[in-house]
Amino acid sequence: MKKPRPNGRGAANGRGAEVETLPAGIQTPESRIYHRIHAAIAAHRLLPGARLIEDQLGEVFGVSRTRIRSVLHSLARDKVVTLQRNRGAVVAHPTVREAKEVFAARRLIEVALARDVVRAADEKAIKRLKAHIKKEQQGERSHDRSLELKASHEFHTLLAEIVGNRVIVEFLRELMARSSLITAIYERPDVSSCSHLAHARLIQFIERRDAAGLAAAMLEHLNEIESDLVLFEREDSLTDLKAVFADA
Amino acid sequence: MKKPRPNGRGAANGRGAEVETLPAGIQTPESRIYHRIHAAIAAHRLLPGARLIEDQLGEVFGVSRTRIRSVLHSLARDKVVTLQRNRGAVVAHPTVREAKEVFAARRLIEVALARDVVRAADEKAIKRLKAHIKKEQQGERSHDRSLELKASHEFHTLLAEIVGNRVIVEFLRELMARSSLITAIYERPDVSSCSHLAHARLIQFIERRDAAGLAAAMLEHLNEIESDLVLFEREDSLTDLKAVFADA
DNA sequence: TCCATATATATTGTTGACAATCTGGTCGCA
DNA sequence: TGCGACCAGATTGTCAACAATATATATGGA
Repeated sequence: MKKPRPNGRGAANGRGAEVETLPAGIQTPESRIYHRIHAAIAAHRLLPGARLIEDQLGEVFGVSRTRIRSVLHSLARDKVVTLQRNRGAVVAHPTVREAKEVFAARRLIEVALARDVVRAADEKAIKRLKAHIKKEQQGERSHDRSLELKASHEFHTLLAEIVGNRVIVEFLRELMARSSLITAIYERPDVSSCSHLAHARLIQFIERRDAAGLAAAMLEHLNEIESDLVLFEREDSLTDLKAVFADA
Repeated sequence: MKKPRPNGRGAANGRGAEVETLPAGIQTPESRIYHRIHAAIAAHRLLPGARLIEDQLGEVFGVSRTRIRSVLHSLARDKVVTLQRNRGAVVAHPTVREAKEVFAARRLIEVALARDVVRAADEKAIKRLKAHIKKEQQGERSHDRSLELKASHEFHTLLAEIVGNRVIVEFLRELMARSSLITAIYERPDVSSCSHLAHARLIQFIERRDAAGLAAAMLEHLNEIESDLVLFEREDSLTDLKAVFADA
């Protein structure tokens, strides 16, 4: 007998949380909170070292501590916050060494990925990439640095998506999240990087099926991004949670 | 009197859990439970699809469901178990596609890492590697397949440790954990791989400072491992939790 | 018999309360 | 004053009970 179980096909939710089956398009409160906090950190509205107090966050988002705890654990897993036993969670403060390691990892993976990108990119993929460039240009015009950064990072994960290896996509997503945090902390104030120009250049190599060229250009691009950072430690103060999340 | 607070400097615990500060050498109950379950899965004592019921596990390990939930979330994050909303956790059953993606990711990262390994490996590092080979030989003689596998996988993460990039080390650890699971499921029954031989060969390339040779040998090694798998889906039954953990 | 509906059981999701722990300030004593 | 012990408040850690949900079984009508 065919069981009457219109159980829906599981649609994995976007990011950071666990694998859950849900009706398409709906996300758990957890994942929304995850994104809110993550965005606040990436946008530099929550500075490294800021304490993330469960009760306060619970009040802000209208949920109980249990949910918040779960979200904080997810964020800790992604190295965006740091958990200290009996002392709670604080926004992570990646060290200079950690920042360098993240970029070294990106070079390792993204340069190696170049070869596969050239192999996997068809007409449709190139169209997607070009469409994304436009989004980046919009982001730049908005003069919202965090939006700009987000679009720029999406380009990099998009390359991994084209190859179609979901393991690598996840790794890259994680690296981009950490890069956001690192950039928020260490970016030079006078920087004026127009990464969509570099990205457009990468696309040219893909169109030419030039794997070696793409790899070289990617390496150069990543080095340039890293050179826009000031890799020295510096102290920061912390921030009022309620003020940061007053944008509801 | 100096405060009676031998609070110790934080020693990050091994794996899978959060960053926590603890007296050196002590780990949280969570991380012990994490390891127990993980080992049980890697050793094939818990088969893919087996349900991991919170109450039962809580009883087995003498803790309440809260702790178990936390551990299950950690395991889910590492793709070792799958969480389904309102339906609980089951041991993950990586698909054939996922298995291939994990190995593709390993090829991407480990081959690219070869170059850095040759650069970073000093006398001491090579000694560590050689010492590890001996451990692998012991593991093989024990005829405990899961022990053998564990030692073999440690060799691969050891290479990343030599390079010193902790981001890559973490990625590789995660890939090894997933490889354990994949091997447990898809390994050919007649396989007789002596990976320590392949590993000894890798060391020779390192000693000769032959980065290209190491990369090629690594690629070959990974392909060989993958070719020892039968990448077809198959059905499995599930397992009694209490029986599996009766080894306390 | 077959199918749909209703019921029961098992399991997870969530909450609130309490215990353990940490932080910071205050007090007493040399 | 300076130092350590003590105390109070804030915060996290843990638990056990209850609510919500899914699965399995039973029931009844065609």
